[in-house]
Amino acid sequence: MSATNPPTRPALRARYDERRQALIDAAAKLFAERGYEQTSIGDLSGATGLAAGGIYHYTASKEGLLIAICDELLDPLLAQARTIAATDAPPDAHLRDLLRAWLLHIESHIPHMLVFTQERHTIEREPQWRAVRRKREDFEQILDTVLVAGEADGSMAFEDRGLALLALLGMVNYAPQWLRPGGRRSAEEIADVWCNLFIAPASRGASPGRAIYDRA
Amino acid sequence: MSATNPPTRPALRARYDERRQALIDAAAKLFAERGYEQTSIGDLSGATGLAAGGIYHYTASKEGLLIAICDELLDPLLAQARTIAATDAPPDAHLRDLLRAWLLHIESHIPHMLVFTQERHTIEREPQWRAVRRKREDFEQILDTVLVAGEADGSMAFEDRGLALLALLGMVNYAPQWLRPGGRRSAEEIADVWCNLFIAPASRGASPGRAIYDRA
Amino acid sequence: MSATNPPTRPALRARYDERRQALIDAAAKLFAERGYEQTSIGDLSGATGLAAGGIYHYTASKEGLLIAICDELLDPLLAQARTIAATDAPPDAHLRDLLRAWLLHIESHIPHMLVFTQERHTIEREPQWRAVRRKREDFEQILDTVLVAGEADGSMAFEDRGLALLALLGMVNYAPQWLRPGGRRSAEEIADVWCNLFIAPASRGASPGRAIYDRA
Amino acid sequence: MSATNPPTRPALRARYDERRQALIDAAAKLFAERGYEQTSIGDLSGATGLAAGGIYHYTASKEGLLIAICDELLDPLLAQARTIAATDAPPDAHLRDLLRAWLLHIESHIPHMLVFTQERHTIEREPQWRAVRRKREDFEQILDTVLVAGEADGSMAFEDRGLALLALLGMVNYAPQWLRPGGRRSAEEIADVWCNLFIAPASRGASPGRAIYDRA
DNA sequence: TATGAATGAGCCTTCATTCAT
DNA sequence: CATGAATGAAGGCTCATTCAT
Repeated sequence: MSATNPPTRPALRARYDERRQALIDAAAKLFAERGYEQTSIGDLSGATGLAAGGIYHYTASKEGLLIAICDELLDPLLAQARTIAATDAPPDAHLRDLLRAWLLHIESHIPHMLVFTQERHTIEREPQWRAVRRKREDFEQILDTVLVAGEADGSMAFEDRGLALLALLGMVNYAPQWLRPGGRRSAEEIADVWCNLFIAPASRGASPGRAIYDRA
Repeated sequence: MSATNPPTRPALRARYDERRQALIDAAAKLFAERGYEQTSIGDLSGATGLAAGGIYHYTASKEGLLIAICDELLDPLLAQARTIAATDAPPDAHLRDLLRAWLLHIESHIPHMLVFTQERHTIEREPQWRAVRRKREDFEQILDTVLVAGEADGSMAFEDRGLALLALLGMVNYAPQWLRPGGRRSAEEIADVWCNLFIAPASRGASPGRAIYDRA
Repeated sequence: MSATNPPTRPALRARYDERRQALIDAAAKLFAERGYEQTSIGDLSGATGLAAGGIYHYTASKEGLLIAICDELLDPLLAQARTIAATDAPPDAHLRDLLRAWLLHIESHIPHMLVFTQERHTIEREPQWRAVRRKREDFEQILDTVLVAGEADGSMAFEDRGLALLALLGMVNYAPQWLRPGGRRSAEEIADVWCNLFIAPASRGASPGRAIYDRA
Repeated sequence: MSATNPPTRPALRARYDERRQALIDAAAKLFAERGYEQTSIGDLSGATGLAAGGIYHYTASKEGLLIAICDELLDPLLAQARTIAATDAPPDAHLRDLLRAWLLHIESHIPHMLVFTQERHTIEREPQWRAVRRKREDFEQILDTVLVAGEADGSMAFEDRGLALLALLGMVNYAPQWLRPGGRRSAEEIADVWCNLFIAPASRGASPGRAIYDRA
């Protein structure tokens, strides 16, 4: 009966939210491991302890879980990106901070990110996914704007800025395939190394991030 | 009664191979557009003009098509990579040639590549995909070897060679999402631009590839 | 999401068992009439009132029904046979009681028995049928042991004991083709008549069974 | 185009008949091993060396093979039975000779017999099988007539003649499950042992068959 | 004759979703 | 809230049969 109608009394609401979160997390994990289509409601039932029917108290549909996963991935990321870009730091600091936040977020949302990547055909094709697509585009737009600014003030050097953006998107989107928390390099270190690929030699090593990294 | 047994008479064999190829290509396209699971045999039937049952003359199963797509993608790529790496050119030339061949191959196999990417969970999980996994690993191994050599002879400069390899894999694997034949940049130009991200300043512009690019 | 997992709450469990039983009985009847392969899940759906999908709440597969039919046939029969053979009655009484129990069981499981007979090629060939095969062999073993004992104490007379056992198996296994409850002869009468084919003349008419039959 | 139109020129006709025979034999064997429905035209293709389409030169349909198998089983048996019953030998000799011929025929047609048995549901249900059913009934009629005569002249002794006939049918129909050429007992010996179950003590050992058996 | 391609109906099974309890 | 029963639509695949060559 609910799914769209979560309880309003605060005590119940808290429990509801908690369980919904657990469901989404379980879904992200299973979808990432087996694929969205290859994961059945029965699998989710097994992973959550909820019976098949019970799942529908927390989501209107299986696709709703997929949307929730994407939202959980994109909403905080976009919010952070906007905050960072609104700062009056120079463009190279923006880039560095963006990359760091981005990789940190991915590191804590690896299954979400894997799902987001492998369901591209769904997200890009279906009309009901417009909102999600828009968020992804907004994030890329912020990134591009930073690169433009960096090129303008000479703190970044590109042979071809468009290709640089695409390279950046590629390397970061690929990270969930290998990045693991507690790995040899922290997400922030990786961000700094990659950032340097585009920072003009003169500006390198100047930022706080860089300093920290050098000490490590 | 065949599916796994193509005809032996040469005339028929040619016809068979041709139609099988058409089937695989259609499958690659549809799988890329809608996803493997969301594409039904009926969809393939519609796309090829073959009745549903007739498809099974050319493949033993739907999964067989997926494997064929990956093989068509990886086999020639691996062969080219091996040829290039066997050359006695310097490491930076190897890298440039590898990247060019790689991006050219992707450009002519975009649907294959999209399918390969989004079916990662299948390829990485199931035992019958071992051979495919192995090919991917072999290719990455070749690439890594070239980077090691480039670092050794000073023609390449990495802050962290491991991260450089992962960055490279990421940017190229992401290319099928936006690369289109006849686009603003040729595959070879893109290869050269990206290659330069890792070439030591002193070596840049020295290679034949670079020269050509500069003239363009 | 069950099929193999019947509900645990007692009230539901009773309902579940009852419906599963109805399904198995319907399957036995249809399989006997048309053959296992020629009976579709749709036929079972029609016979049970359950939609096609609903059948899979009560069995994991069509083959599971076949196994259940064989188990329902063999398990109680084997149990009875063991009980009878454990008695300290003389061998000829054992034989008579075994035959009576056997034919009574067949009379109340005619479809099961027909199915068991006509699916011999499946039961004998496939590895997953080992348990069923074993039960059949155990029953025959019990029978043989009784014949050995009867031959030893002179209460039975065989030209060739092996052929006597095979004759017995043959005539009883053939019974479901013509035996009908309420027919001219009761299952017990038939058992007694056939039993006498192997009882030494001196012992005939001595057993309780025989006495009852004479009166009839 | 043929199947129903075998060639008329004698030379071709011989080859045609030979191949058709090979096909029927292969079918009998496979049907007996796996069941009629579980045997595909592809299986027959593999067993005969004929391509799938080629099989239809020798039979109009898969069911035609099943009918041919039954005919090959029943026609010669019925012919022999009629010949034996037409003799003016005494009933007990008739029975003995019938049983011998019957078991010998089964011994050389084991797969046919297994198929005939396990396809009972088809043979007994479908209208197009009337002719086959009729042959089976005719054979049983001949047998019953002999028992009647044996009971009348006192050479046979039955507690219940109907049950004796059914016992006989059962034991012989079950024989293909275990009878093998070259086994411990010849088909004729088996026939004699089983025959004696129904021969009145006074008549036993008198017949030629019995004499031969005693010497062995 | 014989082949292999092709068909199209049918089959078992899975699964997201609904609903009475 | 939660459950388990039930549905009905698909989906992948098999297969007897036909037919052009």
